[in-house]
Amino acid sequence: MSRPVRVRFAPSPTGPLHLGGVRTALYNYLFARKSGGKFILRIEDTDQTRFVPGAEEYIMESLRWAGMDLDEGIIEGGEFGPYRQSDRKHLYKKYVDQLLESGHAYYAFDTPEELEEMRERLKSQGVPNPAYNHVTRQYMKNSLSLPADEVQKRLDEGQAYVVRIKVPRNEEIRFHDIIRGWVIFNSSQIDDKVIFKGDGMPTYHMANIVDDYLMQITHVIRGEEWLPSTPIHVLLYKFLGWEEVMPEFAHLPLILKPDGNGKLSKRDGDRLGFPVFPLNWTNPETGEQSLGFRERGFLPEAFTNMLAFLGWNPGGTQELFKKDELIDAFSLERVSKSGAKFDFEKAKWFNQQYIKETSVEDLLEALRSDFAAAGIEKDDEFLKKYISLFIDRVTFVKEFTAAGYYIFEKPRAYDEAQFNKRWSKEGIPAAFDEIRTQLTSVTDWSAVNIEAAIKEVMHDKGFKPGEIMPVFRMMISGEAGGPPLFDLAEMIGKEEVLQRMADSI
RNA sequence: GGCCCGUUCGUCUAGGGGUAAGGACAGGAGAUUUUCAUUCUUCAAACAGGGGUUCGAUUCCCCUACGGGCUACCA
Repeated sequence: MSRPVRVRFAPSPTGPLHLGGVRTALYNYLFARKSGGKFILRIEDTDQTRFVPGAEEYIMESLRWAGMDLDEGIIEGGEFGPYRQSDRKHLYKKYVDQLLESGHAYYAFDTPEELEEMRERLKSQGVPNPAYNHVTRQYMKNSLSLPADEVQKRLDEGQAYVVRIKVPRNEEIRFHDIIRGWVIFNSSQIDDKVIFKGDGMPTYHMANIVDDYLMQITHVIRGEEWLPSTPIHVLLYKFLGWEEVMPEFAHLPLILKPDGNGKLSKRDGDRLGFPVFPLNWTNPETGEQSLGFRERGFLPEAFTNMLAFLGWNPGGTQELFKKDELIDAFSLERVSKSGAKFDFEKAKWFNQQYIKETSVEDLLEALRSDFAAAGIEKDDEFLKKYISLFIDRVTFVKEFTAAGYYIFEKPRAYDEAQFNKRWSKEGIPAAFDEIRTQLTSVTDWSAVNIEAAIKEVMHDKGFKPGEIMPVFRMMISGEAGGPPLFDLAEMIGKEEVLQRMADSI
């Protein structure tokens, strides 16, 4: 039985998307496009207490920026909507009731205090893992332990309740994971999870299964943190009679801290100085700002290429993959099982590679606002030449304007020590006097003519390039390194070059 | 603690019963360049440990160690 592929990215709008979340979305997207299926965004906001304003928009904007176009979603619509779980609230009760009627779920009236007390008591008795399960449920207040009329009375009185799944005792639950193979759990280790909360909302487990069923999802591609709750989901599919359309599972490895142990977190980014979110994010409560990959200067294609390779590899030695190539090469079977430590240096390398492959025209368009912000007003030809001079020297787009700032304004600093050391050499000041007069008489101010003028003096006076050029470079740019000198001089302009030479003596 | 998942150079990884264990990032050296960057050449760098199975294990199995995840009326 083969159904058309439908996958979903199902984040909770509790804050900005982190790297792992974006990668989960990316693998879903790649898989959908590769198999000609649909890529769906479903917002899982069943926990109303964790709602964060702006998070939903942030998620969608992130996907858009990274080039993951949606087939169905809260903006795009689709025939399986609505795509926000809070808007689907009315859909879930029916299935909860079905479970209740078939005896696979039950009402539980225990208060948080009673639950806490149970756990504490068990713990003090040496029970390693206190849980609401097939043994403890006998002693708690629920429709399995209470007489039927008592249960009815509580319900009629409108007493608060939750619905729990009745997990069978000592049953082997096995499921196939595309990445990990067969995974086996024993039901005795699983507790009677709440599937329907006191506030009338389903929990993740219930909503997720119902929606995946209703939306005809064929593959569940999600983070490894969901692996332990998958047996609950398998049980739910079985109890609801949906086994034959249960999706296939693929649990992705986690993205880890570059140093030390554990999952990559926002703290690591702050501490080590790199973004962990795709876009800038401002915490609406604290006003705290977080840097995004976009704002850090990453090209979306470089970002997705880098991210795709964090935990996946097509097998060859090629690492630079355009979006279409990524789609073509992608397969879940080649996703690795172990977590990957995030390496910002490698991420930078990817970006640099993509900058080098971007045309000067495209770069110019991307940089227009940067140039404007820096107060740089030059014609396109000039700007394109500038970009081509620095394209091999930057790793981020936003570094362009600062990289050669001295072309547009006077150098802000000189390396005096370096300069004086070279300047003090016998005959150098005299040579530069000559160079200045030569340069003054250059009428057609072009790189080749500047070069000819300087080289003439250099040869006449018997100096080597290494004695003249660095001095000239420092005079006009203030720096010891940079793009080809004569092109630089041409761009800075005759008058300004002569002025800077005079100033620096 | 319990359950589940994992473990190849510092990092991301390829490979797979017999290999010189390959590539990339980062690092070292060199070439090119006035310089920086780029580019090129080159060096160093790994199968967690112990048992099996086998003629032969890095590869298959088991154990240990280590790492990670989960263990809520959160997702």
